[in-house]
Order: sequence, then C-alpha cells, then structure tokens
Amino acid sequence: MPELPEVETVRRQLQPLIAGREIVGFKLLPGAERLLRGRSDAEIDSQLRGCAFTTVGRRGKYLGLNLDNEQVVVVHLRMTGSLRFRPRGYEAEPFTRAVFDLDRGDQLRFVDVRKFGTIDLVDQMEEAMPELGPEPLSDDFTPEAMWQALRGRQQPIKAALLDQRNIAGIGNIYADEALFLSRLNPEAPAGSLRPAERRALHAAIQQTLRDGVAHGGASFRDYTDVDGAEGEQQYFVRVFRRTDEPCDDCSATIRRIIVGGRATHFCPRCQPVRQRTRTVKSTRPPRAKNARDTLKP
DNA sequence: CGTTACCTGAAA
DNA sequence: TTTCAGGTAACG
Repeated sequence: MPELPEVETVRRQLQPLIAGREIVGFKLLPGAERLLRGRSDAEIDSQLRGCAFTTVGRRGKYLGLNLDNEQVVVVHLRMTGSLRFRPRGYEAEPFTRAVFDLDRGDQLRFVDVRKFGTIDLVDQMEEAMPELGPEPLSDDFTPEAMWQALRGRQQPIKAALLDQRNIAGIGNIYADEALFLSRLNPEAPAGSLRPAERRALHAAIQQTLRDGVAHGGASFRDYTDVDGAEGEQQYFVRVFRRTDEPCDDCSATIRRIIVGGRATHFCPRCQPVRQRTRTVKSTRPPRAKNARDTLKP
C-alpha cells in the first residue's frame, strides 16, 4: 500500500515519537514468522533490548529506524503494513504482527493484514534492501538522472516507473498520477520519450510525490499513519481509481487497463498514444535506432 | 519481458 | 462466489 509519500509521512511522525526511547522487549505474534525472514524474535529481542532509537531515515519505500548501538531496524510495509505508536494501556489491535515494547509501557506496533511486510536488523540499511534507483525528491534527481534510468528501455513507461531499480519510491498511485500530469500514455515505451516529455515527466513525478507528502499520503484502503489516522491525498487524485469518471481537464471518460500486471488509470484524450512521426515509404524493414539509445549503460 | 505466488479481508 | 488490492521476488 504505502509508496514514498506514505512512508515519508510515517518517517516524519515516527522520529519525534521514538527518538531517545529505550526498547525493553520485542516480540512476534503467532503466525507472523515470515516477517523476520526466518530469524527468531528471541534473537531480535536479545539484540534490541536496552538499545534506544535515535533518528528515522527513509530510502525509497524502506524505513530505517536507527539505534544508538549503530544498528538499524529496516522496515518495509509492502501492501498492508503499518507502524502504530501506542501509549501504555492502549487497546490491542487486530492483525498486530510484532511489538516493540518501549520504556514507560508505550509500544511501537507493526500491524499488517496480509503479512507481506518485513523487519530486518542490520548494521547498514543497504544490507536489507536490493539496489535501488535514485531518490526522486533528492537534489541529484535531475531530468538527466531520470533519463539515465529510463533510456534504452522498451518496457511501458508505467512499468518502468514501478521498477524500484530505476527510481525508488514510486508505486501504483503516483505512477498513474505522474503520467496523467505529464500527459504521457502509460504504454509508451520508456526509452521513447522526447526531451520535452522527459522534462514534463520529471516535473510531474516530483510534483505528485510532494503533493502526496503534503497531504499526509493516500488512504484508499489500508494505509494509516502512526496514530491510525488516514491521509488526505485520495481526495486529490486525478485518475487513480477513478475509472469511468470524467477527466477533470477534458471530461473524457477515465479508463482502466492493465500495464505491467498492474491496474492502470488514465485519460485517453489527455494521454493519447503518440503518433509515429516517420511515415513508412517502403516495405524495407526500418533501420535500427541509434545504438547509443538502445544500449544499457 | 509478462505472469504467478505470497496472504487475507473487503467489495462486487 | 468471485474479484481485487498503495509491493516485490521468483518464475518461464
């Protein structure tokens, strides 16, 4: 469920709540063994006990809860995970899979209906993550950096945006929204974007992610913040899960198709399939494209 | 590259 | 009863 804006919202809320707080215990609830990828909660508990949280970082959709012993708890919420900070005596919640017991009786709970989420304890955050593309809201995410990640790819631009090795943190909501804002057809080959389209996409990615953060993330189904409250971004989406509604900009009917195995929402009038610029003059097969543009760096 | 599996509950 | 879901790894 949570994409970059949702995870960033959690990061911002969590840090002041847990910074300086000591962990007095960690436990896994029955049936949630996969959460730790095979490690036992007894092992994690013994390592965490007596440590205190310091800062909270984020890379893509991963959260890094830093500890004062230089280790880091890396959390991925996947589809339905959420972290809840709850004061002493707060009622139990369904689908709680793991609990960090803190000093003064407060708890940090990992709640996750579908049990896809993960928690790792490592020395460096990178140890718990695959290779990820650039952070789309960082200073070094320039239009050139974006193009470096997408050039030469034949896959649909929608699929390329969802691939965390290209750009980190974009998921299904914000991919559809960024493509709508930049007026790009989701099925256009990623490597086919022209310079003006690249600039538009780059700006749209940053705008849609920043809007998402500003509205505290999108709660379509399961996402909640550390207090269990919903975000507001679902009220501002232009196409996502608005199938058959009229487009805000042109009133054409928003369509839903499957791209890269994921539901994809777009306006067929605002985001048309781009016409080929070259006209076919003979039956001779077309020449190969510029080799530089088809080679992966 | 697209498809399937991982899980479980809500909505159609 | 069937379909669908803010994600990703492992398939073929």
